[in-house]
Amino acid sequence: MVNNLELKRKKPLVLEVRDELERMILGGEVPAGERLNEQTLAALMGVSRAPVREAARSLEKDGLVTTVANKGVYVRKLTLDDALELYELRAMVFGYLCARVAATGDDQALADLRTSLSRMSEAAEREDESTYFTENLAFHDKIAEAADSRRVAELYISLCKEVRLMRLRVLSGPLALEVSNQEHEAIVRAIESGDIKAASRAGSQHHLNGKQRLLGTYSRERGAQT
Amino acid sequence: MVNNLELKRKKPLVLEVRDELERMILGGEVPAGERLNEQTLAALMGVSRAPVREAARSLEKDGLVTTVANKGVYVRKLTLDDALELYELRAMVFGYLCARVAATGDDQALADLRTSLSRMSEAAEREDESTYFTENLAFHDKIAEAADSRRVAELYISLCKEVRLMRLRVLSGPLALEVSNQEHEAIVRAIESGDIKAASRAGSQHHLNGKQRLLGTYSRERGAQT
DNA sequence: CAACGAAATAATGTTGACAATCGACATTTA
DNA sequence: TAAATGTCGATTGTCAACATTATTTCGTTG
Repeated sequence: MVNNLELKRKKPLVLEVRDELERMILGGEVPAGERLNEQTLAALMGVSRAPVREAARSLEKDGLVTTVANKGVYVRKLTLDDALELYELRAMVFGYLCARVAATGDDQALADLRTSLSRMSEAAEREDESTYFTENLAFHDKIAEAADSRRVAELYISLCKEVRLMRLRVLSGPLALEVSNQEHEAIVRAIESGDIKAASRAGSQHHLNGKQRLLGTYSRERGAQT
Repeated sequence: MVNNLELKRKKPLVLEVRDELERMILGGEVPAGERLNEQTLAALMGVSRAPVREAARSLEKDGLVTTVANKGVYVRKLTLDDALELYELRAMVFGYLCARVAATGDDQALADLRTSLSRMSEAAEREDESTYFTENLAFHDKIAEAADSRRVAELYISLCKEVRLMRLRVLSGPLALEVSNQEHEAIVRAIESGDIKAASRAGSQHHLNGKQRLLGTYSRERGAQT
């Protein structure tokens, strides 16, 4: 299927290509470790190699691919250790962001977070994992934005994408959604109360719990195999 | 066989350009906010625009420049708030790295850190700020490397470069060097003792103190102006 | 005289062509 | 046979030319 994206290009061409590649990678269309062939992709998208090159460099900025000189760019392959480190780093950064939101105390942002919470709660009740997944991303993005710290927010969003390279559904099953959203609730409560330390802790703990869930998934898989 | 032939110096062209641009920016040859003209730089270095473009994108990855679509790349200009946030983020990340080094307990790495310490101590006594500056960078790089966490180490080194955009010499005066190195000593001691929590605290505190020194510099400048 | 707008200018964005490089396979040689 | 070397194909790296976009200039108009 040739995706010709020259229908209407309001956005810069590089961004179109970038988003398409990101979608392909995070969506699992191209497996981890696979090399991204410049001219193949360029032909596939109906553009020249330069935008593809630049898009690949942009993806490298987010840690989704790694570039090897004179060989090409490869979809990053995460080891379990890599993933665990990412979870810890992300937990720290998210804690920082939550603390900042608690410190600023933007009412509008808090209201938005509340609506996100209720949407996720609905999705959890309906056991609608897909919607929950989307709303979950939006919730975290909102906190990153409300923290009013562009640099750190970018880092956090980047880390979240990076983690998704593992392509693991740690959020599966109705119980997991419920537990996850209770943690979100705790985060928002801490932020509302203006307790900076508590917000930091709640934010960190949320992703650290995710790390434990990841470990649980792995040990279960190992147990099933052996 | 150790092949010290000059042929090995043939680095990829884009890296040459990248390093040169980085040197110009961190060295202050091009002021913050200045636009980097692609063809001017290309002509200056005797290459075409493509490597310059790619080098600029690489610098964006480290936060040294910002790219505006259809306008160009600009040397990043840090506000005081930006810098303070960077200091906090860097403190967190460095704390994490120190904790990891303490957890792994690599003897060789510890020995290297000790030699770094003594070199800095000598430089401090001689009030040789230039040497201290260089050794200080090396010390922090060694910790980043010893933490055996490539992704986080890259982030940390990137953050250090980013901070240097401010072009502030917070490490000036013999007293500052002495104090700074005492903090280094505390970090190494915590790592040696294998106390993870203490190592994390010592590492974080080191950069948080740097943040306070930065604030002191600014208030002093303000006081002098008014 | 101010304000608007269109042409001129200069920069980035994009393209296709060419050169340099790497890995694989074939060939030679001890 | 096995190691070393030479050749070939494929891919990335680099280049100069062209297209598009933003800015500046300058003339026209109310």
